[in-house]
Amino acid sequence: MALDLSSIRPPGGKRSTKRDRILNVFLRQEGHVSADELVALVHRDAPGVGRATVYRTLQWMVGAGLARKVDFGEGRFRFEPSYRHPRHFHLVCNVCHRSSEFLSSDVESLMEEIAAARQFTPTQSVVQIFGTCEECRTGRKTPSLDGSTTALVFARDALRMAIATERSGLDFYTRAAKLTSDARGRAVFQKLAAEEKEHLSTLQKRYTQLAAQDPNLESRPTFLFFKGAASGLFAAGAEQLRKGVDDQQALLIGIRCERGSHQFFKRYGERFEDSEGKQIFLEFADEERTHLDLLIREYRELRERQSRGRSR
Amino acid sequence: MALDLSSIRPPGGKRSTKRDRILNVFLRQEGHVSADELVALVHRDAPGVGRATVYRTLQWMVGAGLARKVDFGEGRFRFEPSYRHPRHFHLVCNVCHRSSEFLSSDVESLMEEIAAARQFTPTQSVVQIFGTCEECRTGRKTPSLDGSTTALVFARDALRMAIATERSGLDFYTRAAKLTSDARGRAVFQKLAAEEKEHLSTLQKRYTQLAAQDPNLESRPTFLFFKGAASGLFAAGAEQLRKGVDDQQALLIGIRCERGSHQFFKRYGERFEDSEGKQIFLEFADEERTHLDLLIREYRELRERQSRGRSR
DNA sequence: CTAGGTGCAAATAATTTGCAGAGGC
DNA sequence: GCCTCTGCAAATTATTTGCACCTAG
Repeated sequence: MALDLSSIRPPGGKRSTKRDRILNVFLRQEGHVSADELVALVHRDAPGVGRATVYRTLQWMVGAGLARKVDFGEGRFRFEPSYRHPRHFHLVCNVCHRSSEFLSSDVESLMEEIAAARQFTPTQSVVQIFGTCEECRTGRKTPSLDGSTTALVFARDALRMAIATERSGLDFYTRAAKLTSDARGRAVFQKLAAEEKEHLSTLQKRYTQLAAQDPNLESRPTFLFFKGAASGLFAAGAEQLRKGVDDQQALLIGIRCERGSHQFFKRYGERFEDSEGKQIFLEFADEERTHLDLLIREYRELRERQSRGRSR
Repeated sequence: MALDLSSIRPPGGKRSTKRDRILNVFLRQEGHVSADELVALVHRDAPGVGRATVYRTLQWMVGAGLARKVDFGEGRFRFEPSYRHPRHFHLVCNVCHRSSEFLSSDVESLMEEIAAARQFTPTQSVVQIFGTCEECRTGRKTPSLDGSTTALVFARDALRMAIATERSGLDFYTRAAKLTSDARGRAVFQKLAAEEKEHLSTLQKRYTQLAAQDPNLESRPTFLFFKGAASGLFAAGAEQLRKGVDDQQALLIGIRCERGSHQFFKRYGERFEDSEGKQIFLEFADEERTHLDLLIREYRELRERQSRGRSR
């Protein structure tokens, strides 16, 4: 809960005391605050702070990348801390003016590519989909996704994807072990299959723990969108195995998948807020990295043996 | 150039005369107009129009989906007609406050998927990447992309992708014809290869025509991003052929690619502004559809023959 | 001591609203 | 004739600025 301000303070940041006060109040905030709301909040702590200072600080925070300025069509801007999810996106309802958030790894990477193609140096991205939310359309209440639950739902989605990934990995390695003619290669695949199984059970245990924290967790809307991982990173690879490949190709496919998997765990591990989930993810990222090295070594070895065999 | 207002008038639109005048002026505008700029523009034509009416009309236009409200961080909103490109996105420079636009089919479809997953009915999407543009970063002037050139650059990019698609298609079908053992299937692939070649030359001719219209056309930044088509929709299929497949698989791959290709031509044909390019695209969309049917028929035929052969 | 941050109140700027009258159907 | 649109000016609202004062380094 305690925020480490000094680590957050951005480069080029100017010194101040009031500023820190305002920043502090702002960062404690979960949702989207308007300038005036922030003034009121700050006044509760320290009544002597002028509105102008809050505005000025807000400007500075946006410039420094600490805050994001968003428009929900209400005629005034709202601000949100940007340290948690450096980029996240909004579905904004035109009727009730509420917004619900989501994260999309795919959109993020597309935007990075596009900016790079235009030699543009991006600092912040705003993605807003305006329209009508289900509640305003149907009148029925739907499980919401407010500030207090996003961390939980993020963890849920990341775990779901991780489970799908490990499950597909288990499938892939089991299948690969069966297919591989070479004894050494088979052993490697069997070892990896065993580890993925281990990972899988750790993740599932963690998932049940999470589910216990919020009875509605299962039914809350998806927060994290990532096409590659949603159905398991190894799924496509397992599919290829089914079509028949040789030992070498199987290793190559494994390498490609394992690389994706390492990146997946690293990328999302860093964004976890609950330290336990974060630790699992970062640990797995390391292990997947080890798997990757193992596969690469095995691949080199195999190629060498083959070329020796051929030249003989 | 002439705008058909009646077709643009959205459902639920209320009647008016001044409104039409304002709408007219607004739609003639190329770039992003602020409310006050629009007031001034309207006053040139019809001095008796009140500022409030312009504001009210603008609100109505946004609600009706005729206009998009965008914030470039200047402290006031700008509006742009949305009939040309129902969804398009901005790179906004924090320094010069100018914006450059882009289109991304991939981002669009991701956003549609996400909205659907959340049971959200989208009306408008705003994607803004804030940062520093190359010109402000390096001081050098770069070929720009303003209102007058977007139509041209859109056509250029669509043509480039179409050319890549047809080229990869030609490659695919030529290769497939060589590989296919069955005489009938071979004939089909040869026919399709010939047609793709034909398409290719039409597209290339059109491309040179375009290039003649703007000497800097080649060097202008990319406007249209579409990962699938950028390197040719058939490229992955051709790759698979190289790895070796049977007749039936080749047909299936062709079907998948041709389906994508049909959708590509249809999707972008509709967005063309120059009627010649539009016509080419829509015509090709039809022909690709015919190809698709041909391939599907051939595939059914082949399966039938095979199952008959097996049962005998 | 000096550059910059700060509070207060006044200024600015964009957008909205009240109300009497005009216009379409 | 009724309902909605429209013009004008006044009102409202968010945000910025001027200026005298304070504070950190």
